[in-house]
Amino acid sequence: MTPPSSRSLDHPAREQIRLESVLHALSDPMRLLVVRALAEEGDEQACSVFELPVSKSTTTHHFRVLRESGVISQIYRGTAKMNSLRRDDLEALFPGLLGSVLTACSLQAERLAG
Amino acid sequence: MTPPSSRSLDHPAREQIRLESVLHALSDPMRLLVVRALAEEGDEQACSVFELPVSKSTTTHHFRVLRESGVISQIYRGTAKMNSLRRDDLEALFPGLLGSVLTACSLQAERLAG
DNA sequence: GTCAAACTACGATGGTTCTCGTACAATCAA
DNA sequence: TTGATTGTACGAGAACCATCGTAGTTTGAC
Repeated sequence: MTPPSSRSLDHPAREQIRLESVLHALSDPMRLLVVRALAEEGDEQACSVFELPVSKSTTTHHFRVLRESGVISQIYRGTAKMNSLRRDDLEALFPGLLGSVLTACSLQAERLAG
Repeated sequence: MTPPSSRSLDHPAREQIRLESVLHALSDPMRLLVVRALAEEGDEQACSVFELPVSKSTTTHHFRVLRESGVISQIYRGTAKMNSLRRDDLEALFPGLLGSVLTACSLQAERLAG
C-alpha cells in the first residue's frame, strides 16, 4: 500500500471532541452519506470513491467538517486522502451514539423507500 | 390542572420526522439544555422554567425548532406552554438515539466540569 | 520532464440561523 | 376591569453554512 505522505492534517484530540459539533456534522445529508458508507464499506476510503452529487470543492468542505468535528480521521496517501471513522474515540466519548445514528439512517432509508 | 387551551400548534406526524432535522435540532447548546432538563425533570414543563441565558424571543425560537423537528410536543395550558419529549415517536423511528445523546450529554458535562 | 489524478484554497453567492428588542395577544387572578 | 404572567410576531443584524467555479498544489506514472 502507498505509505502515508508527509503532508498532515489537524485533528481534534479525543478530549476536544464536542457533542454539539458531532451532532452538527451528522445533521447534513451529504455527510451522513459519507459516514454511512464508511461504516458499511470499511475504513481508509478515498474521498473520490463517494461520488457525492455535489462539486469537488463542496465535497472537500464536507470532509473537512467531518474531520474538524472529530467524526473521521484523514491521512494522505499519494494523491489520495484516505478517510476513516473515529469509532473508538466516538464510542469512548459518546457510547452508542454512532451506532444509533447509523441504525436510524438505515431505518429512515427503508422507510422513505418502501 | 389547567385544561389545554384551544390554541393549537403544528407538529410533524411521526412519519414526517427526519433524522437530519432531529440531529440539527440537538446540535445547539441551548436546545440540548432543554432536552436534558425535560428528560431529567419530567414532561409538561413550561418554557419559562428553563431560564436559558438568552432573551425570551430567542427562547421561543429554540422551542419552535425543537417542536418543528419532532423532538418535543407543546400544548398551551392557560398562559403557559407545556413541553414534553416525544420519547415514543423518537424511539420508534430512531431506537436508542435519544438515550445515547442524553448519556453523551451527561458524560460530556462531567468531563468538562471535572 | 510531462501529464493526469486527487484534492485544496480562495472568493463569491444565496440561504439559514441565532440573537435581539419592541410591540402585541392570551390567560388568569384580584 | 385592571394588572401581571407567559409567550408570540415581526423586523433586523451578524454570523454561519452549503454550494459553486476557477486556479493552484502535490503526487505518481510514463
